[in-house]
Amino acid sequence: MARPRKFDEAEVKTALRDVFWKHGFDGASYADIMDATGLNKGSLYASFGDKRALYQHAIADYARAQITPGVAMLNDDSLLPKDRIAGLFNSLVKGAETPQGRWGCLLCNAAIDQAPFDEEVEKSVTDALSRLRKAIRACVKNTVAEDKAELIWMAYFGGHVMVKAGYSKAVLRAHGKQIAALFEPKRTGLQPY
Amino acid sequence: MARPRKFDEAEVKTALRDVFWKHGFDGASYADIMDATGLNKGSLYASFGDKRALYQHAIADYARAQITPGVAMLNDDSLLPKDRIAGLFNSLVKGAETPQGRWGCLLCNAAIDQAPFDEEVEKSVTDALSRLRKAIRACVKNTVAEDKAELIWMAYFGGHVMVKAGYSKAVLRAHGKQIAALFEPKRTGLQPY
DNA sequence: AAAGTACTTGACCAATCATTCAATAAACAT
DNA sequence: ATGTTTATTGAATGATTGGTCAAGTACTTT
Repeated sequence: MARPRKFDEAEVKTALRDVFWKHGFDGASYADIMDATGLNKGSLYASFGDKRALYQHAIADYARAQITPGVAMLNDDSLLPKDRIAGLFNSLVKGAETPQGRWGCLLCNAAIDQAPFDEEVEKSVTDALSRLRKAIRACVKNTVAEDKAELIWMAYFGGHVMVKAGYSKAVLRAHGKQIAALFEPKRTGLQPY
Repeated sequence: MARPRKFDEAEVKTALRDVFWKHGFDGASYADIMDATGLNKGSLYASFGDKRALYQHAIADYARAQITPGVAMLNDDSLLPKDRIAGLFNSLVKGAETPQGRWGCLLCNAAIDQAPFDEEVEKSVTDALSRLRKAIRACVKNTVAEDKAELIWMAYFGGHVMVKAGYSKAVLRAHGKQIAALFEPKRTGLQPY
């Protein structure tokens, strides 16, 4: 044995997640990363690898902390499907009120500015997004909204775009209400098509 | 009068739009910009201002070339509302087949990597997004989908995220079908909620 | 033709970027 | 204690960043 690490690995990964979540890959400099993690460049390289590797750790931590709980909620059959879906969108609105308010969704952010240029990022992102997609499909299965799973999925990530664009919580809430209405009986007296 | 400009302003703006569309703000270096426009740094600064100003020109050109036609189609009352909405999503799938396939939507991209840090970008982006939102609301008004306008709007931009994430056209087409189904009579025999 | 004006060019700048590495420090095994 | 191993540090690296500017060029007006 030899000298042990001075830092807590989980804490550092969380710090990495936050700094990339907030600033994006290009936007996060080593100055930011060192500040956020409390680690020196050399330690970061020795422990985790180069900047792209740090980014992958950030994505993994985001999936662990944000996507996995979301999937669990969508699978929680002690709740009505419509309430699980509503919970997903409530978490979006709630997130907009936290200090991370304008950070959006790290997976969306990564999809947009890194996935087209980095196959490994693309894989990590689509894997995590697809887990949520699958959970939504399973959740709405056999409900009146079962043919709208894709729509709900897309709208969820569209909502994250709107958060980053700066739309108010009021707009997001209106959005959530329309999602909830997918489970309600159809209104009559209006023309189809 | 004095020496006239050697370049065509519209062409340069289109080139600016494309280079920022493809690479993002941080991702586009002056080397890329000079290459795309054929202009020298000095000329760019003299004619348009600094990099942020170039980016604003790019956003404006994108809105002119992509959003305005989309809004016009949504307002075209020679088509059924459902077909106008379908057209919007078809353009998304079609876009994924062009050379700009993985470029996504410049407004989404700007929303995610610049809007939170630049008020002027935020304003340009929300203005353009809101024009589309308003057009969608007007389009579905008095149809059976009128209470789903927000949803359609969010899903449209969510779709652009999926394009960037690398999802196939097949997934996007499934998405478009579910949008179209919003205008169909509701299926029976499934449980609400 | 001469003068004036605006555009274009490419060298130049300081700052910042991600990355490397030799030196130092700290822990365990003997 | 001593030696071995690993973690940490901070200075140095070369490349690249966005931005500036004086010099040269091309056009119009007189």
